Amino acid sequence: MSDFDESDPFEGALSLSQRAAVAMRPGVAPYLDGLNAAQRAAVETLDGPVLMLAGAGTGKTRALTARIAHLIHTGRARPNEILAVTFTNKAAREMKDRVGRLLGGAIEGMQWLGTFHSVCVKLLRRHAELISRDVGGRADDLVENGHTVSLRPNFTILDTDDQIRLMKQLIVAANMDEKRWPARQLAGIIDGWKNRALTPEKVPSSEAGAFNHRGTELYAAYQDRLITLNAVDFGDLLLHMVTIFQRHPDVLAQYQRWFRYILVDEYQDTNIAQYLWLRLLAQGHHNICCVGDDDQSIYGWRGAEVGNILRFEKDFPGAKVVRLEQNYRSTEHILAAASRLISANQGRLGKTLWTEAKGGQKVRLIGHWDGEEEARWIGEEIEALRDGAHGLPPMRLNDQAILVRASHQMRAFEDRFLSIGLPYRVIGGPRFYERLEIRDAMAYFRLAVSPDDDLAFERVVNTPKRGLGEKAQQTIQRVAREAGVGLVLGARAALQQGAVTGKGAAQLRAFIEGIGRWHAAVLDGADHIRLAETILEESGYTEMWLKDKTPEAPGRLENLKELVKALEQFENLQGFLEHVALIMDNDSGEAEDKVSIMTLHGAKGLEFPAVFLPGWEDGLFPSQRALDEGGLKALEEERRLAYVGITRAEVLCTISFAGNRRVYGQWQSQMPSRFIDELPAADVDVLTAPGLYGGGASAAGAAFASHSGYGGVDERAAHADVYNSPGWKRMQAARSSHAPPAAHRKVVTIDLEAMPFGIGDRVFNVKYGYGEIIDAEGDTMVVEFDKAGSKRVKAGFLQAADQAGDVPF
DNA sequence: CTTATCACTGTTTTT
DNA sequence: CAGTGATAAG
Repeated sequence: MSDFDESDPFEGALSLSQRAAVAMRPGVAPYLDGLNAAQRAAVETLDGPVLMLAGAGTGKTRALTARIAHLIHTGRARPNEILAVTFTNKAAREMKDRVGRLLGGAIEGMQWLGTFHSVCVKLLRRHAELISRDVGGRADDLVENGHTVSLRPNFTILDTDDQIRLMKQLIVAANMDEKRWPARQLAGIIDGWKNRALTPEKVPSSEAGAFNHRGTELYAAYQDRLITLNAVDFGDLLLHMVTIFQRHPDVLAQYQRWFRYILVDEYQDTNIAQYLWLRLLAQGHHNICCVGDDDQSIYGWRGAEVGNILRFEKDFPGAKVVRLEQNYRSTEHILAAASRLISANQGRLGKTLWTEAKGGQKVRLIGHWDGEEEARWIGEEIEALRDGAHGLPPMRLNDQAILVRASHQMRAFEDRFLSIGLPYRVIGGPRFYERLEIRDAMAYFRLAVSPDDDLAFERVVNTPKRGLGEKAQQTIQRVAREAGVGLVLGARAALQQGAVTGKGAAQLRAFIEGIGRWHAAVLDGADHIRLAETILEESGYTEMWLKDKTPEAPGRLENLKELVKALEQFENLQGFLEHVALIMDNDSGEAEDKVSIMTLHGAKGLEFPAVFLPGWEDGLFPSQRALDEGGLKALEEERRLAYVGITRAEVLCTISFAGNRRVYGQWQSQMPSRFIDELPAADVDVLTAPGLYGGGASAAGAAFASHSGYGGVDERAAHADVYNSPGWKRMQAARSSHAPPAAHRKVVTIDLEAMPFGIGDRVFNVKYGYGEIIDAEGDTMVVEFDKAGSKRVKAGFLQAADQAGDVPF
């Protein structure tokens, strides 16, 4: 405990009188200026539990930061006695900046303002030893057979890749078929348990059937393995801290005393582990202020519990509930549309947002023939808005965003914008640190910092190719295991024993020597930038990409350069690795003027003057998969997602859908999203020509007959009564019939599934034309097409040849 | 052991 | 359709 710096929570807690003495000058508190009554209440109610229900755009960050400023200003707490947690690094950064601005200076002391994960890492590094492998009560021994039995403070944080690889190994070791029981699935299950703060022994027996009845067993094995490797995964950061707090009341008590005030952002997104963690910490004083909006809870799929926010008053009796309902972001119609939509959800805490910004543009709704046309139209709109259209002042591209449900939707826009030269930026796309070459390079750095990082070793032993295939790697693993040492030492031993031979041997030796050299350099405190370059050079990694002639190679080299450049901001490699493990968001600078393309999830907390919401089609949004898995609950979450989307818009919100879309390469006709029905007609301008509805030749053909010519916004008045059009009504009627909604979309499929095909039948397929069935496996037919040759096709996509005339295409 | 070809599978959403 | 993983050939 000697390395404690001034930020150390145990160090120099001030007495109350001292606290008062450091309080800033009394008198005016500038951070209170301009707050409305509700915000003020949220800021000034310092003691006891507070729940701030903050609707979209109601100035919650403002209130939250003012509250922190107030705590500090009044001397209630020093900056580092305040625990403030957010979900994203971006939110944490913004909060830090704003508090700094409010208090007119740096707030270096706010050590405990960060994401759940980053705060937990800090805590866990201090108490790592309290997490040990279950070795029959001998947890006091830190080393067993050369392997650590407890976590050490310098543990590494695994990325998803490592996690999956590790689990795969365990699955194979358990003699399970890794194809039937994919590691991804196991990872999902384990993640779910961790989100619920369940250690292996706590997993309820009702879930013993998980993963072929081996779930808990594999979970336990995985946890053991992680500790052996001195590693944790993301879920562990919280899980371990909850475990420590539960098992070591003395440790918990220290933090309960230290963190005098707790603030939580986006409380509706907390999972059970986070909830327990918070509750444990707040147990003593109950000075906890949670900010959230149940209507914006969109992370249920990854374990978030809306229940946490709904239950707050029960958890913390006497809680003061403050509602922020005045919206400062959007105009009247946008707000009205969002409010109406979300009112379809049950079990809300309920808020009534209002705004002083009357008038403005209605929410616009437009249908398109297909996804490409949608992208084309939106591209043109964006350009029009840039030049000033619809009576709105010109908007920069930075002021406009396209928010999609699923990231694959982004592609159509990228393609289109690329071809018309419209600058765009994809937010939350493939993240920098998740790229192959970056991860490889990082694995090398990890080895340099800690040569016993076996996962890093595995990742790059044979990258670039060193002639060390599966067999050689297995030998190394075996030798290492037998000797009870890590892979680097195992490899060395294997070489000495002559267990690895051939040309791989020499290269392996060079590789190991390299690791030794690099590690020595790290220990010597060598210049880390130079070292990083040396490593990439000596390992042959750079050369590997130089020799690679695939089109992406130059980009990868570019990324590597960028990586090395990023090192400049850090003292050493360790610090860098630590940073990277937790920074999952990439902030592409806002310097250039570009349209943003991102998912709805990624858009939470952001706002744009103009927002486009494409792809509002049943099955896509709401997502069929979510519905299948989560039923009504999931539908409501999808609806909240829609709510989040609309409320991102300040002055112009445009919703669109396409009648046809390519899914897995197959064309599919789409029904407009049921959420479209839920929008209030009075606040919506329908730009779609009425003829588009019901234009199809059959029920399935609710496929919307196309008209690409109508495209002008000026025509909108003429179509304003589309809600009364026969087509719209027919659509509504179809929707409210008793059949499950999905049935509409899949009429063709369902009809045909009922129709048995036999070998030798003549069939028709939209894409391949006519053919004859020559074989069948379940619902997959092998068809010899007249023109396209032999293909495997799902029966749902086939029709009997004599009925092909009825195909609604 | 590496490389090429082929089949299969999957698509939410992320710290 | 595209990216991945398995299998066969060099």
